[in-house]
Amino acid sequence: MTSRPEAAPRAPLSRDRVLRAAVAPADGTGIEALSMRRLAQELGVVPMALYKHVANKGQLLDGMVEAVVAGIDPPAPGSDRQGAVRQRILSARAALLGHPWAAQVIRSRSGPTPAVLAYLDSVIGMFRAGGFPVDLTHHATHALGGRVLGFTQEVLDAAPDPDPARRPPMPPEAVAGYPHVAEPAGAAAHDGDSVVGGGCDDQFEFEFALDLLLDGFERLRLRGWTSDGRRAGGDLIA
Amino acid sequence: MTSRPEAAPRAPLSRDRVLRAAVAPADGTGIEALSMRRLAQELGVVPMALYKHVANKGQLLDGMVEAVVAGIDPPAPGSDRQGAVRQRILSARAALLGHPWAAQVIRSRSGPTPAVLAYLDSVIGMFRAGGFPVDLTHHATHALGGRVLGFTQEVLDAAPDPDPARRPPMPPEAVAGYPHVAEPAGAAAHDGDSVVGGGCDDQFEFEFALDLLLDGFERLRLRGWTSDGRRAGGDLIA
DNA sequence: ACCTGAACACCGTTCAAGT
DNA sequence: ACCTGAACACCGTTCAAGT
Repeated sequence: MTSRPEAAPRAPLSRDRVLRAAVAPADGTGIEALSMRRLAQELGVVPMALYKHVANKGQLLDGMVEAVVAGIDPPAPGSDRQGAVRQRILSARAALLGHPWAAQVIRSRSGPTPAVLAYLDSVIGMFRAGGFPVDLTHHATHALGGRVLGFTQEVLDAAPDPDPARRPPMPPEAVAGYPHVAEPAGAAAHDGDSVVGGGCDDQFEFEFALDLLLDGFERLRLRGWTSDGRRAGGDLIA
Repeated sequence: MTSRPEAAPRAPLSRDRVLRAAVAPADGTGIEALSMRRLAQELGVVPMALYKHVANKGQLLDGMVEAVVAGIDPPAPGSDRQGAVRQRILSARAALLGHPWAAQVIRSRSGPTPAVLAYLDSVIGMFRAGGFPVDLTHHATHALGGRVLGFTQEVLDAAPDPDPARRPPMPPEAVAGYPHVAEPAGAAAHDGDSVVGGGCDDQFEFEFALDLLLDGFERLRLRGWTSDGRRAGGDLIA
């Protein structure tokens, strides 16, 4: 027996290896069980060693999100515009379904990661390319809310999380390079006191989505819709 | 100078006083800054004293949620059915707007508190009373998602949170006394492998809301809608 | 120059000891 | 019987000391 205790193969510990080692237990036991110390132990390493590859726990979480978001399919080339958006959003949902922590982490971080921004920009671009004006596209994106990223947060579901909520206005330079995200900043800046993000009237966005949904429900009710026919939109309504 | 250091008036410390003392700093500095120890210190009390009034931190959070949800207005008596639902949901939003942590805490706890369940039951009941069949009401409630409780979680907002995500099926006796919540358990239980809650096909609910929204966007686009006209639903569409 | 152990300032909660 | 200090098993991160 040598002097090293029961040394594991000791791979050189890259940032990628750290991230992969973090995602696995988060999927299994949940993020709240993920700590720097535990992660280090799992890698057979002293906690401080992690700080060579991630600046702090926040950057670790960001890196984990990037890894998951990278799994969203690119836009399908040939389909119709609305179908393409639909397909993309369902792909995002599929990518996040195996990582229940991802949605919460995305919301918990103070700003979106580059991959998240790029994905958002791309979805918004699909609306624009489909002939949607800036104004409507902007409200539509807000109306989709969490759905754009592929998750719903139902109240009766058990999803975890603690934290405070500050809303720092989106710094304009953070959005450079994402033209579709930046576009409505000038075009659709409303007034009013409940302004968040880059100058959106959050109350208006809320009511926009609420009214669209309530209106859709009422239309379905009048037509005697039941879920046996499945799909709520499209051919059923148009 | 007496021997007691600078003793504050020393009120007898009830559960209510604990909850009120917890809500205030959560509104101000965020929940992540709220700890049992800090809360105790703020009350001029040893940490253990809190455990006489709340079993643990989880029950403290639940109690804080109950306090906030209690601020939602009761249903308005005379208005039309759709307007009443709309008004109620906007009241819930207003009640939660000053407590940015509430939405996250509600989602983070493993089950809804009685006040949350009662509110949900009441909103569902408003749909039923308005002539909506069980099936459509069920999907509508899911489609409203977080909106039912008055908050949206926009991706670009900075809302915080950590935690894992287990989805324990809704225990049937937990829903006794909330007839409208319990109703679809038998009526609208779908099949499929992505079943959550009390047997809902989460994928179907997701696509239901997604299609309603995409369809609404398309309809607005075809009519050349702009946000100058404000309200997206109602008279504009019907 | 590189790495890391010990330390700091925290947690939620238990539990035995003190009055 | 009541209350509570100390303690336990954790955190994320700093920092000085070791090689």
